[in-house]
Amino acid sequence: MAKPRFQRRKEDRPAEITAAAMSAFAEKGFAATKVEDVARRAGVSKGLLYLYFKTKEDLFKAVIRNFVSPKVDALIENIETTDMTAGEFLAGPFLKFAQSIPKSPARILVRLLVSEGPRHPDLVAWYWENVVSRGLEALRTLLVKGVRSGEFRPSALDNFPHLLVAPVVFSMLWKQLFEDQATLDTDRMIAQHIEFVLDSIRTTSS
Amino acid sequence: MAKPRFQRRKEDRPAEITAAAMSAFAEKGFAATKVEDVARRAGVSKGLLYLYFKTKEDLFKAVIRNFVSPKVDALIENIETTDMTAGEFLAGPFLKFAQSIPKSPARILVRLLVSEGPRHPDLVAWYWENVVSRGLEALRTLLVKGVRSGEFRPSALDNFPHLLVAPVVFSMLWKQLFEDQATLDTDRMIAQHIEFVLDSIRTTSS
Amino acid sequence: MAKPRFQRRKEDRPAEITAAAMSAFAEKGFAATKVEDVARRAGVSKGLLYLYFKTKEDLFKAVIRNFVSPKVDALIENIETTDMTAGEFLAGPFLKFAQSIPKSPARILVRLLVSEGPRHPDLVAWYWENVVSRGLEALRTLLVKGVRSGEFRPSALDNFPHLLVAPVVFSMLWKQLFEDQATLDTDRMIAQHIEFVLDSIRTTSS
Amino acid sequence: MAKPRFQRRKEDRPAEITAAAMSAFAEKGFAATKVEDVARRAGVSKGLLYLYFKTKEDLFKAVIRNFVSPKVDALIENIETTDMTAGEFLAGPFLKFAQSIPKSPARILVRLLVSEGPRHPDLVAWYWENVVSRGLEALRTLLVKGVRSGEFRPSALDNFPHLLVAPVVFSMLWKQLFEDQATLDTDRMIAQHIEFVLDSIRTTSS
DNA sequence: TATGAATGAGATTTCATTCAT
DNA sequence: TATGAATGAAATCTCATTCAT
Repeated sequence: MAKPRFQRRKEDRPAEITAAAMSAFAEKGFAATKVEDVARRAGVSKGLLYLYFKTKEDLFKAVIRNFVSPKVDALIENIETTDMTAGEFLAGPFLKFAQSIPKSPARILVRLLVSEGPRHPDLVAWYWENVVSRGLEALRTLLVKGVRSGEFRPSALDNFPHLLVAPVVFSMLWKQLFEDQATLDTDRMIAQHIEFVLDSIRTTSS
Repeated sequence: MAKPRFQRRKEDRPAEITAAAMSAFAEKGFAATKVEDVARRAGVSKGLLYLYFKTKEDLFKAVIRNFVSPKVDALIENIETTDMTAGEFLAGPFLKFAQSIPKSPARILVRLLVSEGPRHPDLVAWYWENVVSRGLEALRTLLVKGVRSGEFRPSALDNFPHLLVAPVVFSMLWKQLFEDQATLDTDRMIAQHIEFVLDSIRTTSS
Repeated sequence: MAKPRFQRRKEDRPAEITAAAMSAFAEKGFAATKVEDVARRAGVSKGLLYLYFKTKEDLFKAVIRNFVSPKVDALIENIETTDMTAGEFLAGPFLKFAQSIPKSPARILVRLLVSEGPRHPDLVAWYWENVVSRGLEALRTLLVKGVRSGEFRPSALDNFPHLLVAPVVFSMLWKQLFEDQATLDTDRMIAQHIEFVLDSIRTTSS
Repeated sequence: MAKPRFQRRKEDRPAEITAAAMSAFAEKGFAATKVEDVARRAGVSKGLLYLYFKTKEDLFKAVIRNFVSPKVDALIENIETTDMTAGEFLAGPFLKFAQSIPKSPARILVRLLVSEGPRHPDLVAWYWENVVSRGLEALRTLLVKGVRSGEFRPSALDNFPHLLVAPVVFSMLWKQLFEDQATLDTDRMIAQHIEFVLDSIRTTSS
């Protein structure tokens, strides 16, 4: 009945470990998280962890990769396959997506990236290539589509898809820092923001 | 009358040390900065540093306090004493202020706060009370003033002065993470954002 | 009739493993060699290796045993069965043997023995009994034979067969340490040495 | 009366630590010696040790340097300033020197060098330049002097000062490995060897 | 037999903090 | 005050060995 001391589960281990790491990093940040703690959370020995991840940094990178990529992939997929107009998409699926991020566990990753990024240039580079630039590119495509169809003015915004994202990032940080001091209705704030943007770039106010 | 070249007054020491710490934290982050390094940069011995700051955390808090407070104080002062209309102020002094932050050394402080905040609740609390809530309050006052005077609609924005700040925070982070990968004209982005906001809340479009 | 290409007979395994260990130890020394590395070189799993050798030390001892014994056995055999005079034997087969050792892979074993010996007294004891004392005894017999036949003076050397061996050991070490810095013609050095010795102990100089 | 927990003795520490390391390495070899053990023997904390020596390897190198250099220096000095003939010097001061080495603590260093050398090429290079090549050069000078004065034949030996040293090295190793199994009168062996050599290279037998 | 995933003790190294001087 | 040598408690990482499969 006692569970055996050894368990061979090569397949699942990496995922279990990154999950444990995710939660540990979330609580303490990268530097303050002890490898041993991650191992314990994963129900695994320190040694095993090092079998799958050569260094603590490696583990960190894997965490970022694992939890971020799927999100962006989904967004891009959506943008590419939608048959909505650009405006409808922004006010609909994109808004929903933007609102969900600050409340998902992934919100922690910004903090990790912000904290550790400057000391891990390759991670930042990877993140740039695989997440940021791809995401922005997809948004730009969306905006261009809106301009072409006459829905949006050919004005400033296409230069700044960043603006669409700024309040999302802001919300992610807020939730982690000041949630205790003052709740912020991030859903509403983000909705408000998108509304402002749409107001400003639409050719006709609906 | 001339003071001896090498005499430093006691009173300067803490400031010299926090300045050194600021630059060290900026480069490496909190955890990766060694107390010894800070002392060296300040041209002071480790022992002396500990005379002024009981722990490394203490030093950290002092850094945040020293570099942030003056900025907010100035902003608040401006808001309170200005005789501009709310719209003029936002498009003028506030915009200038918002644009300057991401390019000043102070931008580093967000990173520090984001990284270390969750492990230093008292610091976050202090920051909230002395910086965030005061800043937001001042902005809200400004907006209320605009509404009262009929310049702004009595609508959404007064609930979200946060929105005004989001792109500034976004810019601060961007500059630290992705500057190498892709420059972002933060001045323009921030200006654009304020314009959007004003467009949306003004009673008459100018 | 042809045996299947990939079938290895059990009996070969230990030999394959010690061979692999030999080469690994040669490159890195005992402490720095990982058991896993030995297993990989032998094309065998770690587990299997442990089936044949209870510990890493065990493996080490086996290596020494396997590679040294044959050499000494051959030398002794030669001494016992030769019909040369002692002088002829020393200047002939023994010289050849002595010259060959520092160039053979076996030279590595001195290094291993020197490095690890003091921590493995039983290994040293074994080595003493099976290699050193037997070798020295054989040499002494040879010298005694030379003295009896009147070829050698009944003088000092019979007390020091060690002297015959010293330059061989020296050469083995040199080749491992200073080969890169300066080549040494060990063949010539050893030949020279034997000549000196013979010059000194022969009753008549030829 | 209780000795203070802290003792400031910057000057003496390195020497104390290398001495402790010497004795620890002597007993266990490099790999098997724990830094903590060295610190304990030196009556010092692990941390302090790392203040003076950046890594365990560093410490090792310092040990070799400290204990070997003086010996060679002394020998060279002697050779250069002596007014003895080459033969007298070899049979006198050099013999004495050669006999003393295998009995001094320095004998351990050969073992260390042999064990670790192959993994520390820079150490070997240093050793070569500062010890081996200088020592051999000095001996060669001595032999040349003997040849010029007609004391020695212009024959082989000047190519092999190595031979003079071989039995010394052999003795150093023997003492460490087989002392327990069989004592060897290294003094006598070395004397014997020098005698053989002199016999062979002198123009006239005295 | 045979594998290699898993363990866990322990090694090196770092660094905030203390305190003799 | 002022110094920086000295401490010691961790933290990361390694690897011989075990054992479920």
